[in-house]
Amino acid sequence: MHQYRTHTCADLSKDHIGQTVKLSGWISRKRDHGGVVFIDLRDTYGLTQCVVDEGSPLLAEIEKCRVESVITVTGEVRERPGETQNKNMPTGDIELYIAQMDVQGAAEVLPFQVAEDDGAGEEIRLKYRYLDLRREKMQKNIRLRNDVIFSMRERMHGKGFQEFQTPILTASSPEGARDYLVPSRLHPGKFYALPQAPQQFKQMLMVSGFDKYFQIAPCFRDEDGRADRLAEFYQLDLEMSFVTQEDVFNTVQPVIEGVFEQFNDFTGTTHKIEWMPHIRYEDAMMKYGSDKPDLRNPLEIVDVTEVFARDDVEFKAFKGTIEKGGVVRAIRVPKVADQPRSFFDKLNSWAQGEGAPGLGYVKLENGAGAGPIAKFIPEAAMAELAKIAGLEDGDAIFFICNKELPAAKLAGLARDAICNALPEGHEASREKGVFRFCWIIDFPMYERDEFTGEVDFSHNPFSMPQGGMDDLENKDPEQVYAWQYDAVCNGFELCSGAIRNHKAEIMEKAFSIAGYDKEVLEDKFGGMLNAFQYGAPPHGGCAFGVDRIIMLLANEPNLREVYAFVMNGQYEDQMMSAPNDITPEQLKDLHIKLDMPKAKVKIEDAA
RNA sequence: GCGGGUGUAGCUCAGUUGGUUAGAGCGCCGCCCUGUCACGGCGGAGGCCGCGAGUUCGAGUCUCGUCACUCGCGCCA
Repeated sequence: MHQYRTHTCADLSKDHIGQTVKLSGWISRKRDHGGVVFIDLRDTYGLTQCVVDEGSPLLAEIEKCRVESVITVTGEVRERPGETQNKNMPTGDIELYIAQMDVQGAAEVLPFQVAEDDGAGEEIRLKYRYLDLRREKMQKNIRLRNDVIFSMRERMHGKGFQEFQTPILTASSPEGARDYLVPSRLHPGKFYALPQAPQQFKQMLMVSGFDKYFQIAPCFRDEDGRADRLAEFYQLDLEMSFVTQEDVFNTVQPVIEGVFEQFNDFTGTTHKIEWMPHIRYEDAMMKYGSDKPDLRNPLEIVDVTEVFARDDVEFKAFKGTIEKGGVVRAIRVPKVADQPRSFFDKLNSWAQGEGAPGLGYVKLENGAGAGPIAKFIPEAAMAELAKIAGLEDGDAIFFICNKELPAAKLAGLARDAICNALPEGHEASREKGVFRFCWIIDFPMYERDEFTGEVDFSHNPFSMPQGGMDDLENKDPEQVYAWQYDAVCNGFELCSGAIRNHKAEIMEKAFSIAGYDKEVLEDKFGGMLNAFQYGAPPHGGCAFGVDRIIMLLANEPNLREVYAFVMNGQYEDQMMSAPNDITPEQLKDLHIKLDMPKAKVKIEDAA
């Protein structure tokens, strides 16, 4: 007989009755009846009830074992007596009668409960992550992560992509997020950077002729976290040669759809997978106020600046902003005129919390405008408003007035806030049970800083401008679009990608428009620029956020629930004590002296 | 860097207009219990009320500061 086990805790059934078997696992629960003790023995595969009966010399020993101790038990598999069979348990027909027991690893008193969700907070869960990971939900989530990544790999290999590894110690790049830096011992004063993405490497693999690259790639960005953003994360990174934007979509879309279809019911709820028609970036900002719209929300934004600019509309609060170049965006919400005043007041408070003066609205009741600001909108203007927004009797329309970009963004937030505020079952409620995808396309190549007036890349500087050199030379930079695209799902940006700029002379021009001269370009991107001078194929690709995909499939509120080991919101690992201090010797080796920020001096102390 | 929320027993939380000895559930310890599966019963231990000032006869409760965690803004091509 094997030293530790003949079966797992999920294996045993009526077929094994009468056999002597050995199991190893954790004591998940213990039910001590004095004369008889029941133990639920747990491993990653399942639970098996084990019994010690009165008269057994093991009774006293097993009563002393705390839950979460690791034990090995040997004994006969017996059918449970009639009424005590547990139909809720896969192994509930049988139990193991313990004849021999070895304690492999005794457990101290636990900081929180493992066998049940006792609501323990994130701080303590992360500190004792190895215990947290024993819990059923985390075992399932991590298993899902494994299955999703395996599925991605299979699908990518099936499409003829080669899997690569690219350097983790690489060079810092001048734009984008802050880099995590690693000092070089052999080159005092110089630093490696951890990759924000394997961007340049995958492009150079295209120059090398590998044609189809992919990698489950670790990426590092030293920027403040969010629920859906961590310092380190993984992307399904891919790149292809001789492709158009549509080729990239047609290649990767079935991979992602396939993964979502395969795991769509992980939470127990079946989800539809729907890929909506492409939306241009500018249209997304207009209709949804966001470049990552949640298309389960049916509400849409319209521009009604012309209504409030009319001479017969005397709403000064908006008129003043319009005269300074502002716009009025509006959201029509069907069948809410009968909502109590508190519905509208709460949304008004919400808008004030976002820094807006408020969230004005008009209701259309019995063919006439109603509500606090309806008196400023005469009948003819109200008719125009109704026409633009498609208002019907019983609807309400909310207004946001500001300069264009902030107005669009707030309208986008309001669109979701209003949808969330709608009562359960309302016709405009956020749709459930669906993963609704969409490609956002035609991103602008450049944007102009509102205050400095300087032009900078709005997204990826390696993207090909849609009109090539001709557009760069002859168009206003803000009118140049890039072959740059995102994939969004249910309000999350899941993917970003582009058809790359593979021509050195176009790249020089593109960077010069953004204010980077040739020297900077050669200094920072010399490797890739050189590569493009020895026969570079047209190429493009994208990268999907693996963790966000798992987060969506598992319906988890944040990324920390889908990683085995993860840092907290301040990017600290309380379990491993990272980051931590290093020895003076280590610093000396690296020729580094610390220049710590000065401690804050209180005024009364200084005086 | 900024704003919101939270901080009371090992864990999750309650704690009234400031007023005796700060409570509950789970966990832990002891005793009892032969069929449970969130076993049950009886008893017990366990508290820098995040920390520091202040107001007050009196602070878990009010004020200020500070720290930690969390959500968001900035930032993240």
